[in-house]
Amino acid sequence: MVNQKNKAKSGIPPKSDFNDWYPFIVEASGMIDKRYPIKGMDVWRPFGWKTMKLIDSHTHKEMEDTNHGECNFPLLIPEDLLEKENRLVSLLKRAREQGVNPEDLRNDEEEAGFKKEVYWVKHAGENKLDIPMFLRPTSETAMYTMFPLWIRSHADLPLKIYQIVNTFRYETKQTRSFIRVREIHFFEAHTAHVDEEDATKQINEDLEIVSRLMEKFALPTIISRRPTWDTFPGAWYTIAIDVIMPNGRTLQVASVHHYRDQWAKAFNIRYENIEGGQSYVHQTTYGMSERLLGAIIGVHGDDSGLVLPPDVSPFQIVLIPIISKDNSEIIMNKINDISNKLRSVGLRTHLDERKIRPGQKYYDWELKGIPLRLDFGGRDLKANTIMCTTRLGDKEIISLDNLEDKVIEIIEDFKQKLIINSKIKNEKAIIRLPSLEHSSGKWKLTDEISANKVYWAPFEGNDSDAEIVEKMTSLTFLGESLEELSNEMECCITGKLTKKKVFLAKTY
RNA sequence: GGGCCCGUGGGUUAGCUUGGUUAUGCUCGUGCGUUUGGGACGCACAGACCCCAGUUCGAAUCUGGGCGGGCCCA
Repeated sequence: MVNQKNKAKSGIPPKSDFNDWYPFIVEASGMIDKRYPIKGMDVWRPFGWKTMKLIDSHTHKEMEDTNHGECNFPLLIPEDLLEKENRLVSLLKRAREQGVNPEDLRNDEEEAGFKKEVYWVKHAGENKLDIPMFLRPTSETAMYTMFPLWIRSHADLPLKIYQIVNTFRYETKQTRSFIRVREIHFFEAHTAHVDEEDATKQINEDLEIVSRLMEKFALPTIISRRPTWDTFPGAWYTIAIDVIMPNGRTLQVASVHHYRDQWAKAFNIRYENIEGGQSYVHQTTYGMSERLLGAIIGVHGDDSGLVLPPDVSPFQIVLIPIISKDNSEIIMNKINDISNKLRSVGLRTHLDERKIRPGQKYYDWELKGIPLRLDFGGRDLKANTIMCTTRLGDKEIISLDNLEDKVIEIIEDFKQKLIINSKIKNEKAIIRLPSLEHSSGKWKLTDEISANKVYWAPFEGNDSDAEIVEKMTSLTFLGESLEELSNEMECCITGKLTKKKVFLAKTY
């Protein structure tokens, strides 16, 4: 009863209604303000921006540790450069199309390349521009225009750069904060290598980086090689990293592309090799965005609000003074000391001095997902203790002696708990696809597809086989797992024995 | 691309069918006072009918258009 009343007051929809919960929570927690009058362009408020910056800080560190240089390319790209890219893409598409069964073809919508989904700048002041410019939807074109100027010999390779910038896509579909937006907070790493093998090593390094980052964010992932028909035509292959959201839809949070030398040929990126001849470079890219934040919110949050992993939470600890008329000064002095102590060991600590009742502060900080709350009042003052409550509901009274060590320990436990909880949820969410039967010329599922699951199946078929499965299940092929099945199994549609394992899901 | 729905203080919402007094409630905000170990209370204050045109003595309400937003299907 009390609970219901509280919920009514907070107005938070239950997380089981994820489609209501998510948009409410991102706004109520103070991450963003959706009221800016352009669809898909939200205002980042300080709390949300700080969280994103912390996510970025881990990316920056990984990049520095792996010898990528940070750079910053212009936002505007002249239209004539896009032509190069479009020619490449349509060329590759045609080649790809000829390599496969023509009747298996899909995706005829990309004829115009990026043209339809970019924002254009066609005027400057009073004048119409001779060559219009567009806002980057990604930076291949801008960067690969410069690469030939920077790469002369094998000694210049590998070239490894990255940037975290805003990119723009004119989305016509429904937008969702952090999940589908028109102004994207984008991370992109671009590398150039002497040969395919060296580029492949880069792909592996990228996957190691992904795995370290996801551990920091306590996000379990599905890593798969995207099906050919769903791969950006400029890429030789794409490895995608997906996270399962609570409604069972998967969210692609990162992708790694191996370009081979396809772009190099289009942009004429060559180097003088050891033998003195000219060779094309082999390239890779690695991309991520604020979808990481969307995934963190979706995976960890609960009915009371956000739950943030300590590595990305703007504050790891919030301190609440519990004062009464006669002890306010001494409590405030002591809690300031405690705050300084915690800060001095590098813990992001916030002292909540607002003149409102403690209960209201508890609700506020729960909504914001701060991992640890420490309450200090008259009782604690006498006992030399402090009340410690984690965002997962664990409470204990701890001593002020060795406070810093104990708090660090609790935060580490909290993080491990998040990792374990989300891993369990993830494992439960992935189940085997019901088997398929072929009778009287029609395919049929032996069991229903549930709305909030991700499926796996053994698969050894072609594009049109995949299309049959997709149509029948109304799921999308995420791709082929990088890990093989331990034993050969019958392909779900052709019946061939295979170790290939594919994932299928409803996607964002 | 096709279809459906909705625009009322910062948020949420009533009123619209059947046009008519000062546009309702909750929440948030401001001020004063009493409070402070899980959303305190009292009093006072502030704040809204998306835009344009039409019908009408009179429009939040009816009609048309625009803009904005949401949802479903391909």
